[in-house]
Amino acid sequence: MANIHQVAMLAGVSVATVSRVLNQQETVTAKTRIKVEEAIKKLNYEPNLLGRNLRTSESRILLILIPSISNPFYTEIIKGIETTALSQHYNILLCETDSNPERENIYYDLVRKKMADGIISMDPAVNIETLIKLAQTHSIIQCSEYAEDSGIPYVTINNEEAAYRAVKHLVKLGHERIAIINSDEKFLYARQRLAGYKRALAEHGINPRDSYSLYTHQLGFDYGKQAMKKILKLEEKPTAVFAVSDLLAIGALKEINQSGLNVPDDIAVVGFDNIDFSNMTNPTLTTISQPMYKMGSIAAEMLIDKIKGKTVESITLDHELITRESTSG
Amino acid sequence: MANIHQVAMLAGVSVATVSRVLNQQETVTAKTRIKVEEAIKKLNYEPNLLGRNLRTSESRILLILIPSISNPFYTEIIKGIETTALSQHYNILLCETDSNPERENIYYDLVRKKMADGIISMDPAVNIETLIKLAQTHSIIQCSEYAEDSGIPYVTINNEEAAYRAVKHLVKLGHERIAIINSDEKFLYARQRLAGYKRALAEHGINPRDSYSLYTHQLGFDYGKQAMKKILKLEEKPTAVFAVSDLLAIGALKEINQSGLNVPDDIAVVGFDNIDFSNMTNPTLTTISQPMYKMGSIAAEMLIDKIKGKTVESITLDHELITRESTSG
DNA sequence: AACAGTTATGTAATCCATTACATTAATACC
DNA sequence: GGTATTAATGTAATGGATTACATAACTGTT
Repeated sequence: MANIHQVAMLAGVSVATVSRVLNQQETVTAKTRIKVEEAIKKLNYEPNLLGRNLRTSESRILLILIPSISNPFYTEIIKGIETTALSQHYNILLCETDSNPERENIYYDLVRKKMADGIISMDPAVNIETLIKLAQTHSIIQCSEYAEDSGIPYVTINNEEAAYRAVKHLVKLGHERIAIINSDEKFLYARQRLAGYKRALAEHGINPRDSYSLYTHQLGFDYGKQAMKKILKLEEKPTAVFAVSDLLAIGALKEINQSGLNVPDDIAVVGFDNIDFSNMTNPTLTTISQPMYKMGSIAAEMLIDKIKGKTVESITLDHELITRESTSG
Repeated sequence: MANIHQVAMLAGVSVATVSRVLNQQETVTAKTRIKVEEAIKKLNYEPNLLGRNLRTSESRILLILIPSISNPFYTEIIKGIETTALSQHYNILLCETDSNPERENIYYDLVRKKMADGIISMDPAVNIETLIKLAQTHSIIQCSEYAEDSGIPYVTINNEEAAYRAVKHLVKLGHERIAIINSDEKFLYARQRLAGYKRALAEHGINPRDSYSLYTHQLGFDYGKQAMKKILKLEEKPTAVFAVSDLLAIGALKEINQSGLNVPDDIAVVGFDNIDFSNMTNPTLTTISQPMYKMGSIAAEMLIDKIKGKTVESITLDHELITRESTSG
């Protein structure tokens, strides 16, 4: 495999000139450029990025930390990240952390060791102290889940308000016994969405009952199903359920269906995220739409700006309530 | 940020010795090693991978080409790839090609330019000539979709046999009017699955009807829905549908449900892949289970072996018929 | 103590491209 | 034509590690 020296030799110029041609600098004569380009073609030369990146101290690789690639919520964000990254000549290295600190550390090392230029973290279970420390020396953005006052810029939505709207929608439909399937309260979004849920209830003089607050370990389908199973065992069942993720909601939906009850007639269901599948279920799912693609795209832009040394501000994006069959008759 | 020279200086040794400590070579005295390790700690030194990789001519990055990250079939494979890659100190760079040759080329350049050590391609729409040419100089494995006699090693399942079993299952249940929702016949897997479908019919003396063969552009939900819409307009509707992907099947399911018909009583449905969602639908989906995680894991192993210069053989993995509600009453 | 044989450490080349600075060539102007 | 500018090209240092080969420091033996 040819290197820049051989190209220079064949073209009868110096390596500097070849490099200039490679980097589209304007100070090269047309005829010199042509000579060089011919040599490049003849030798089938491809510049070695390891050499270039070593010299310029960049890798043009962005690290994406997600807890699980199985959740379509994240894959949609990734699409946004990738498209934006690509347009600025960055590539994305995918890291499914499984919320496992060891795995996370392997990936942190990549940025410490200059193999990645920055990180977009979407893992709610991330060890935030480690992340904050790393952020002092490297470029990091949080996406979706974030830590307040950590100094790490983030892009997210207003979770409290979104949950408020979702639950308010149920209240308006006449529901008073509304359960929530939440995830672990150690996560900020879980606390925020719970707050929104409670605010909507309070506003209409409904007292939240403890038995209507369910917590799951993860956001998956099975967890939603299990939670719903518990709910269905209650003496006085709720007439509506708000789940903090579509996967949970779809699990709940399935459990309700299997128990012979009907959605939305017996129990209405609202989800959160608006993943593609929320429109494929039977019945389709009412949910809060997060601008996932945009979130990813903005996160990528923020990160690239940060890498370039600009100061970046955190952003809160709009959400939207999508009304579908699971709440309307 | 410190480099190996500064560490050597502080420890009072040469860079070679530091490098030896870094790479766990046994020829270093205990006391020298300790001196070096202390210097490393004191300076907070992290070896620069760009430097190392330039020297050793490797990047320890594997490229994963998938058509769409939205299809859970691929994300499950990716899990297998990532876990195996990680265990061998490789990282994965994710490339959603959207079956767009331009995008694909951007990523090919990464391996041409030494920023990636090899490629696992899962894109059925890949330009196979380009891939074959690239495979002459670089390590490439195909996963799931492949090209016969291309010389590129692959890991896949027996598509013909799998489709045969799926359709045979329907025949055994008494169905005679069985439609197939296939994807474009330019894909090998589409031709193979069609062949399996036809073989199962032929074996029971059923003549395939043209009106029962539908083709879609992509494997998504909407495409399945559209195809099913056409099927439902037929004079003589089929009593069963075999879709070559779960997403298509779920789309079909939705369309049948919406039309007021019942699955499986009016029309039975069989999918292909066994993605997680196939068990979340209502009714749950009978499908062919592909060993996605294992496929990914093996593909990664094959690729790493190939990178190391070993010769690798193509592998065909087992599949399984998963019977669920969409075919049984 | 002297020498051979090991073992540990050091020196310097190498991987490949970028770029500050030096030099040469080309153009402008009197 | 000769000098002053400007534009094009070249030289060589640089980024940070690895490693073949050279050398120094031991260990063991007589």
